[in-house]
Amino acid sequence: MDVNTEKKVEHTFKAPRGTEDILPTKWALWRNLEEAGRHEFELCGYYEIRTPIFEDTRLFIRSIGEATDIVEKEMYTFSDSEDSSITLRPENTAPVMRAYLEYELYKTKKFQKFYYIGPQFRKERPQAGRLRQFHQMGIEAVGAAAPLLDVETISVATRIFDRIGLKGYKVKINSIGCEQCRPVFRNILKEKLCEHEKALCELCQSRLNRNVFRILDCKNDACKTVSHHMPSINDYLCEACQSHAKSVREALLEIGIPYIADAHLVRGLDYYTKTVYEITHASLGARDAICAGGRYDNLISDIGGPSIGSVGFAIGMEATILALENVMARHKSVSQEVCGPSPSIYVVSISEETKKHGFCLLNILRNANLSADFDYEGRSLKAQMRTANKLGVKYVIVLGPDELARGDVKIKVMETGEEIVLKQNEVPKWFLNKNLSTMG
RNA sequence: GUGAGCGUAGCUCAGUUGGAUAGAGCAUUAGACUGUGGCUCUAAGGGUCGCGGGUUCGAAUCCCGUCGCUCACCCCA
Repeated sequence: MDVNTEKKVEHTFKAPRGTEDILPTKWALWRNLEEAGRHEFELCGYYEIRTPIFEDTRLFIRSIGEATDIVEKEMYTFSDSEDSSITLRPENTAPVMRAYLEYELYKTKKFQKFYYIGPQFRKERPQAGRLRQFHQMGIEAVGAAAPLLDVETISVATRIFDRIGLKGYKVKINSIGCEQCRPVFRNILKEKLCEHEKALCELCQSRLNRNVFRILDCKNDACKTVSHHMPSINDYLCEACQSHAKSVREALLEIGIPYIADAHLVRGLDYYTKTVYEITHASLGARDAICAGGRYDNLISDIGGPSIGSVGFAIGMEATILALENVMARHKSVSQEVCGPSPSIYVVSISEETKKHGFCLLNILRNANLSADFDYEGRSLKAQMRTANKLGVKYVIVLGPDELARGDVKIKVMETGEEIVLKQNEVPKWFLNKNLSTMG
């Protein structure tokens, strides 16, 4: 029983910085989210795809952009003893596209819808809901340019949040134009901002040359004042982008998804075009996004494929679960200890001799697809009853020397305290008539 | 990567201007007429006070370093 070892081990291990163990007490939340995701993805015609955890480093450099922070300092990159450099995937869009191209899926069917669920890696300073190994589930609708498809992806995300009962999320949407109109706007914006250069914070002054659009998103009050007087991207969208944006917004209203048009919403990655969106939850503080996505009409051609439009999103699972926990804590409706399903039956036996028979009975129950568990610690009857109670089982089977001698068992119905005596060979049948679910 | 705050039992936290065997609640385990759970009562186990160094007669408390966590920034698939 003594859990402590006599020998002190001088070094104990911890999960690496920025990683997290998901303990059994938390799994119900994760499973819930995953199942909600799968349900909605498949309901909407998306098919699961699993790509490798690591990829050729060049894939991410090409797709994400060489000059981005992600590529410059946040990737887990190493060489695998040959001349090749590999990288733990920092996102899942490029890998899905790579697979789409590698198997030339566009040749059999140009338009395809994929979903994925899995870990992603990014070496950065850990923060709440932001880890070095984190999990995303997302979709990629590849091969169509219709604005309605953008709307479908948004609706898939909100369906998932609705299904898990997450209240209070906000959909923010913007259009960042295409290769035609974005550069025009960028130049004008840059010109206008340069006029107010001295009013901007130090960081934004450097942004003038690196990433002008980010200035619109700066939290500094002075910068906010300046950007308030700046023109909006919406005034500079080309005709195609304008009508695309209009269609998206109309369709969102049509199907009843409220959104906030946020002209300051920008994207860090080069491959985004036209629609960008973000779903946020206010309970999360500064880093409040639980889902981010948009259209990327240039990505496939960027990585060597045909020119095919696509749209997709990724949901941050840690962030979503945090938001869900915050909401639950506020409503105090769910206990903090969230556990998975318990078995339905607990087999209690009293002596060494009856333990052997109890163990056989346990296996008979399991063979009949009844969920059941058993005491391996040799604890007292009372202790076993306590455990059964804590597990929340519906029934306890008591098999003591008396029962053994008579060839029967006692079944206790935990809810009522009622006890029933049965012949041992009648036990599985009795339970099967109870129509117990296989788990809990 | 930058800045700030925090680090005491499994968990949530007390710990007075540095002072004696470091506490509580919850959880765990065991008992309360010997084969029965929940409620109640009683008791027990569990901490080199994150780690290392320094100041001091004396450090959980002060100083330095280190690791980790948290929050914000950078950035964000």
